[in-house]
Amino acid sequence: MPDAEGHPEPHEMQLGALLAALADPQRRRVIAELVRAEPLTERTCVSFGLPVSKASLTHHFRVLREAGLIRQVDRGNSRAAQLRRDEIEARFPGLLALVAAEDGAL
Amino acid sequence: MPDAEGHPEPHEMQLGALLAALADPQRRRVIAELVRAEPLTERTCVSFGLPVSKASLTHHFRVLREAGLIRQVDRGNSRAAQLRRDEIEARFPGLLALVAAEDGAL
DNA sequence: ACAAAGGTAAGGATTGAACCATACCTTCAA
DNA sequence: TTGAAGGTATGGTTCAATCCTTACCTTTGT
Repeated sequence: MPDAEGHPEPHEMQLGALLAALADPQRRRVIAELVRAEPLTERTCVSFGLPVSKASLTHHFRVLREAGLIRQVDRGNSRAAQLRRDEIEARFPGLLALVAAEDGAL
Repeated sequence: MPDAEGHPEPHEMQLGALLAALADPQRRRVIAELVRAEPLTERTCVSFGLPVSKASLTHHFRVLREAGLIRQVDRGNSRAAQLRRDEIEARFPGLLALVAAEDGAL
């Protein structure tokens, strides 16, 4: 079962949920940036500069979190988003590479 | 530009469209069967036995076709669906393997 | 104590996906 | 030519995603 924040265990990750999460260009852009960044990079939601309201930000990051793509950890003042790189790569090898390889024409 | 039947050229294939097409479990099932089949296998829409009406079948196969996953060729009496395996693999390596590797719990 | 920053929740509008039933077209076979 | 099979188009419904505005909570810094 997913934990209280909605993070699924690796074996609970569903390919359909991952693909649905990555079908959205803005969410894909977030993941692409994290894949290209340093392995343990932590970013806040707003730091990606998506052209949507705060409420929509929450929605998009929840989709990413519940699909298992990112982990959101409490940092007191804010919540840091971190790519679950190794867990995803172990379960769905090559998926992140596809997103990272997409040209910047998002 | 896509041809008259809506088949995109390989360089026109959009990762977002492919992911959106594969986010649906029934469409993913079609692709998974084609990936596991012989390389040049041709199947009709109805041969997959999806539990939907004929109208919905047309819809699903159009999504697959316009994303670039399958090629539908006129066979007079019917239209044969064929996986565009090599073209997809060249442009998005590993994508088909992810779908094929999904366990049969669709 | 207070305001600002980061984030969430609730309410509501809009859009598109998915679905079905029905009707129609084309081709093959009887 | 008549019927069946495979597909498509049309019309209409239902449901979920996306988006916004507004309001609220928590933590940090003053």
